[in-house]
Order: sequence, then structure tokens, then C-alpha cells
Amino acid sequence: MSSQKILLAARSCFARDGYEGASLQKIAEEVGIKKPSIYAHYKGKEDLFLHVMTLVFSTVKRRIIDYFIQNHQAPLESRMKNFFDWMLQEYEMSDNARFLIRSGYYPPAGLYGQVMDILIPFLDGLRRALTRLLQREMLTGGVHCKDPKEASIAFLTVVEGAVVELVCGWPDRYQSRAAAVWPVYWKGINA
Amino acid sequence: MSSQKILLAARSCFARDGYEGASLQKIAEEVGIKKPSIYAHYKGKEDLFLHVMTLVFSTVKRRIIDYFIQNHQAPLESRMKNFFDWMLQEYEMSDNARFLIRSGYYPPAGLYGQVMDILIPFLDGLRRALTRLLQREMLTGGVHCKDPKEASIAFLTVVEGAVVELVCGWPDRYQSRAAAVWPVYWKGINA
DNA sequence: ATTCACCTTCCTAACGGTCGTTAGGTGAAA
DNA sequence: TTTCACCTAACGACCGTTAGGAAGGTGAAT
Repeated sequence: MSSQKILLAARSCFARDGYEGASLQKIAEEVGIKKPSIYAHYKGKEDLFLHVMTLVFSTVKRRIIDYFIQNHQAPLESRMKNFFDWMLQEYEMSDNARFLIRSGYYPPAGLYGQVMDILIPFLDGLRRALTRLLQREMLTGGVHCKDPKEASIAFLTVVEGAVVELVCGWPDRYQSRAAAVWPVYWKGINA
Repeated sequence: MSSQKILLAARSCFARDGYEGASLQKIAEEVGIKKPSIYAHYKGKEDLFLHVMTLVFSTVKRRIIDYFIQNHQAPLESRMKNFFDWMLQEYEMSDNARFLIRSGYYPPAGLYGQVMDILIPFLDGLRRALTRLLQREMLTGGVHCKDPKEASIAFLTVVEGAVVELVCGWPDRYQSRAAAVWPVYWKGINA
């Protein structure tokens, strides 16, 4: 199916060059077809971008949930600590994370509303899932914090604060930030 | 002087639309001149961008240092805590912070090296200044942390983690992140 | 004091190129 | 025979950039 190949090539280009920087020409080349052939599968650049976006968001959500489920036997502390390494891998290995962050931070001007309508529920869902996880772990003694909701917001904040170094293309600076901020965070939420 | 007006208009456009998204047409309109007149003052779009960049970086560095000097009589805790509010103001009031963050996260493809040659010393200088501040405060009991360098990296991380919400245009979410992450950070660095 | 050359600043016009997009046709599959 | 994926050709719009010239000011030479 070639509309799938277009979708993946577009994801790669949008992730690398951004919406304005990416061109249908380049996407078509990567697939091995001519530019106007894209219009047999998508209504235009905006339509293609929105299809990529829904694919990416559902994929990333699934992968994050899978990470926490797959390691459910490990103690919460190491699960959260290792999340930084997992995120690094995720960002460097696939276009999903790069696309999501770039389009989330700086969406194409004309699609601001439509991007945010997907991004906000995504982030809020992530935050709620993390809050529930912390609440569950409080019962079994995996963590001792007085406000799991605030702790989950803080966790997303420190993770994203480290991720911005990945955005600039410095995995070593990312790891240095992760190493510095993790002990502070863990000590900070455990009263 | 009209090359100054071009510089400021360019800063505003680059901050709002990014390098690829901004056009000399729009910049010229904002100044009130025709597009080719820009070439009487700058060699081209890249040259103009680099001039804006050096202006912005020196301005922002100066303003951050001024913030910490002006409030030097206040306890460190409130100086760092209030930095979040100061940053919010700074981001919303002027184009400087918006330009810096956008160009730092996603610099124009052809200028990656030149942007990073300015950005990296800027961030490292900031980190070193913060480390020295923490070291000084440790002597007077303003803070009790065992590793001021790690604490300063962690502070920049949590600040940037909150700032990414400003990038998306949500000051309320920024404040919620700041409110959640600050107590965690402060408790976390004070052993 | 006048002339002249020169420089800056802005203009109009136009360049070549790339962008997203559309029209219209071809060939194979259903 | 209709439908679908793909093509070539070309559209209009916009991009950054250049050429060439019209004003105005400056400073030195006549």
C-alpha cells in the first residue's frame, strides 16, 4: 500500500524539516513517485500532515503505556528513572517522538487549533495516567508523596526540560540533564 | 536609523513565524519600506537573521544577570522561585525570549553551526553563573545542597520544562507546571 | 559659491527558482 | 467499462535576490 509509504516518508520529512521546511517534492522522491501522485491519496499538504499527526499520537501513546506495563514488576523508582533512557532511545530511533515534539511546540500556523485539539487531550491523558500510577504505588509503598497530581505534573516538566536538549541534537547534554534532575526530583517528591 | 527598525521587525517576524516561515516581504511591510530596500542594510536573509541573533543573545544575557543583581538582597529561595514569574513576563512582553527559544530549539538548517556557536557558550555561561551563585549562598546558609553544579543544571532543566508550555502559548499551563515543580525542586536540592 | 563626484537609501522591475496545486491523459486491474 | 494509481505538463503564487535608476546629502575641488 503506497499511501502508507507516503505517510511514513511524510512523517520523516516533517520531523526533520518541520511543516514549512518539508516539501511534497522531497516526500515524493523518498517514496519513489512523482509529486502530483500524492494527491491520489491525500487532499493536500495539510491533509497529509493531519494524517501523520493522528498516526503519531496514537502510536506514541501506545508505546508509553506499553513501557510502563512491560516493566510493571520493577520498582517505580527505577521505572521512572529508566524512563529517561527509554525516551532517549525513542527519540533517536524513530521519527515519532521527533515529529510529535516539533509539531507540538511549533505547529503550522494554519493548523494551530486542530493540532492543539489532539495535543491537549494527549498530554492530559498522560498526566492522569501517571497520577493514577503514583496513587497505586503509594498504597504499596513504592513512593511517598503527599500530592500525586502535582508530582506527575512535575515529572512531565523535568522530562520535557531534559528533552529540549534532544531537540537541539545533543544526547550527551540530555543525559547530563537527566542525571542531574532525577535525584532532585525523586528526593523532592518523597517527603 | 532604519536598519534598526528592520532589525526589530525581523526579530518580531522570526520569533512569531520561525526562519522559514518569516518572509522579507512581511518584514519590509512592518517597517514601511519595500522588500529590496532591506538589501541596502543587510546582505540577505541569513545575514539579517544572524544580526538579530547576536542582538537577542546579548540582550537576554544582560537581562537575566540584571534580574539576579537587582534582587540580590532577597533570599535565594524567593529569587529562584520568582524567576518563573519573571520568565513568564519576559516571554510575553518582548520578542527576545520567543526568538531565542525558537531559534535555539529549531535553528534554520543552513545556520545550525553558527547558531550553536553562540547558543552553547550562552547556556554554559548561564549554568556557571548559577553555580557560582549557589556556591556563594551555601556559605551564608541561603541553600543547603551538596552539589551546586548538579543543582544548577537541574534548575535550568525544570525552568525549560515549564517554558515549553509557553512555547505552545499556554501561560496558565506554564504557571501550573511552575507551581508543581518548584517545591519539588527546592525540597530536592536541600538535603 | 558652484560644481562635481560619491555615497547612502530607497524605489520599480524583473530574475530564476520552488512551492502547493490542478488538468488531463495513460495503462492496468476489477 | 469503470475505477484507481500514476504520469507529464503546467498553473499562479510566492520566495530570496539582483539590476538599474531616482532622490538626497556630503565633502572636496574649482
